[in-house]
Amino acid sequence: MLDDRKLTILRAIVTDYVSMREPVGSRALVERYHLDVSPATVRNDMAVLEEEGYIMQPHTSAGRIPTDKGYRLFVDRLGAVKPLSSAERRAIETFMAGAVDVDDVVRRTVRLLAQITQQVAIVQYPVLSRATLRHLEIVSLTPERGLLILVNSAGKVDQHPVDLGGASPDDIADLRGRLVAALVGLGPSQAAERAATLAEELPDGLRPLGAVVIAALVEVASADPSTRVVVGGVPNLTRFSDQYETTVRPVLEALEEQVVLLRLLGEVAGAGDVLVRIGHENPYEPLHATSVVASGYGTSSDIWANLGVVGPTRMDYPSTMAAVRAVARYVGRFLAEG
Amino acid sequence: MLDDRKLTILRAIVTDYVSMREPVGSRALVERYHLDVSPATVRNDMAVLEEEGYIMQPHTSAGRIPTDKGYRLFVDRLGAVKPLSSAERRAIETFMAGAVDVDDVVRRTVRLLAQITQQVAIVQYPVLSRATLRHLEIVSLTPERGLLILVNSAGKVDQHPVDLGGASPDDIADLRGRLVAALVGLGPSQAAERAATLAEELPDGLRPLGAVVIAALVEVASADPSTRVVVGGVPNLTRFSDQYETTVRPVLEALEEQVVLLRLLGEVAGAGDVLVRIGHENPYEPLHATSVVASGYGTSSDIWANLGVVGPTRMDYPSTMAAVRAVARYVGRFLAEG
DNA sequence: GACTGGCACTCCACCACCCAGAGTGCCAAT
DNA sequence: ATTGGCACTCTGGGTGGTGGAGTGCCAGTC
Repeated sequence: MLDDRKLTILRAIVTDYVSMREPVGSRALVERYHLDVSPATVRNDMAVLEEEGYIMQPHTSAGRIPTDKGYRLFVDRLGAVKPLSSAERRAIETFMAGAVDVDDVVRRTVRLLAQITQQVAIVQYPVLSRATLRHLEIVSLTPERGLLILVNSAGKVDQHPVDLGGASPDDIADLRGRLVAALVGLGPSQAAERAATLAEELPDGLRPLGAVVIAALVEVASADPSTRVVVGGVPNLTRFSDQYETTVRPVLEALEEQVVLLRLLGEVAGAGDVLVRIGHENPYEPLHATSVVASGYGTSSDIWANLGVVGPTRMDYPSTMAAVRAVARYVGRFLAEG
Repeated sequence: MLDDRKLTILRAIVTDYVSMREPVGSRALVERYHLDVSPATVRNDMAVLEEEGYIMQPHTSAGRIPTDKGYRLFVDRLGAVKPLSSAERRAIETFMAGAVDVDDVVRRTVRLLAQITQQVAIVQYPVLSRATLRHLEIVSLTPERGLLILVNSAGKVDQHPVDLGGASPDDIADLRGRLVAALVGLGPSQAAERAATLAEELPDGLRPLGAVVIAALVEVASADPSTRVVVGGVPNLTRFSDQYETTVRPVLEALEEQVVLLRLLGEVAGAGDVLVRIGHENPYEPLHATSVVASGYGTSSDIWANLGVVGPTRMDYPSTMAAVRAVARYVGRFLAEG
């Protein structure tokens, strides 16, 4: 159905349209891409490509632009992977060097990704599924108000306010001791489970306090950190001010909705696999004129989350995909080394 | 120089231009604002106002629009304070109810402010200057890597990674004991000071470890939390897509620069005082077509930071100022109650 | 049968032009 | 001081014409 030349033509159309930002006609095509055929031949092929739904004309006497289906074919079969420039490699190194904690890593990653791709970047907080509880503390601020503090083996510190109800320091210390003995070394879900049973084993005197603290603990332990998402590079949207209604506005709106962002990144297969969602393939309707390039990051299933970028469907897929993949790999390794 | 009628006319021009978004002419003015004079009279007055630099014409034969100087006079002397609607009052209550910690308060505040004003909102993290150190912990994750954790009386938890260098648990506990004894109850600056002297009093065996931990401690204690800033309501920029180059793009760019944001909010006089910076009054040149409405928030000098909104100079100052003030007060009280 | 040159056709982008309408400034009259 | 009248200016929208880019189709060639 689609012979080599037609594919070459489609590739040229995508490439040209992405860089020139204008519908591309048959003459320009043969000139700029050294096709050794006449414009008429190209026109015939374009007619077929259009019939098959890979390209379209904005209006009768204009050149062609790729459809979502055209981009899809390009991404799947035609895009040569563009290796990162050495400047980009260096950027990755410099950006990440000296990150102190997970927050910092995420912040730097999002800036990095935005800078390299010149798009809007989105990074999900990593899930530390293999991390275990390392330390547990109950700090009283006033006789009434206290703070439950949990530290896991990956160095993540969680906190949750608790109502101490005027409990005595001894009781608090007692409860803490029991919790530490029972829970340290457990993963989040086991810890939550074990804590629940522990609540019933407490002596009567500790019951009310225990209930409050354990409720807080369960809440913290079962909160999924990957529901947190950080965004950067929003000013890059400026480059698409010609597509205000179709790109800028919808992206801005999507960015304030954590849920939408998570759905956009979601369902990434595995680390190294870059997922591309083009136009209508997006699960979120207002973004049907934009594409998402995302990837999982992490190491050996220990740390896991997604990151990616959003931009107009008319984007440089090979470069963007290469950048997303490179950053995902680097961050994964970086987190693994601690 | 400017009699009552001229001021009334200026007020009418500002009001009308803000709501209609179009230059306003003499006829429309007398009709819509029941001025009991003829358009010709209004024209004469407008000529004076223009001469004085309060209004201008985009071109001959267009109506007048206010200049920055005109808005300034309006804000200083003409704007009647618009009380919040009951819906807005309720919004404030509902939004803030159930905030669990400082992070949460800040997040909710920024959303609230963005929602009420329909502008881009900026909230600085509160400085807890009177807060004292309540708890200090050194948690070891691996023999090499550890975490210094500080909790202050306001319930803020700080963390900083430390290089344990394989120190023994006993040494760590010993060091911790000394630090707790010396520092708990002190404010951040005192704690940093005291810790520095303590470093020199340590027995030789604890010296290396002590140096590392105290360095981390000083860094955390002297970090100014108010340098952190949270932004919300970015999609509201969508309402000004007609002023893409002058408003949308510069604001987007400013939003990614923490430093710029801090300068924008900076120099607020005191709680309750709402600061308005109009157009060229802004210290950041690209935002010379936008205005900033900001206020300090906090209580009795204990908690202190700024919040505000950014929007086009053509904004509803009375409402915006009322909203910013109300939110600042409410959040201040809310934080005070804990 | 695949490719090509030629040709008629279509449609957009651009320009010039005109005109109504809104708004002004000025002036003489009240 | 205020006003009605008037001549003037400028914008914005609508109209019509034109050049050019690009197409589809067809008959001819290799």
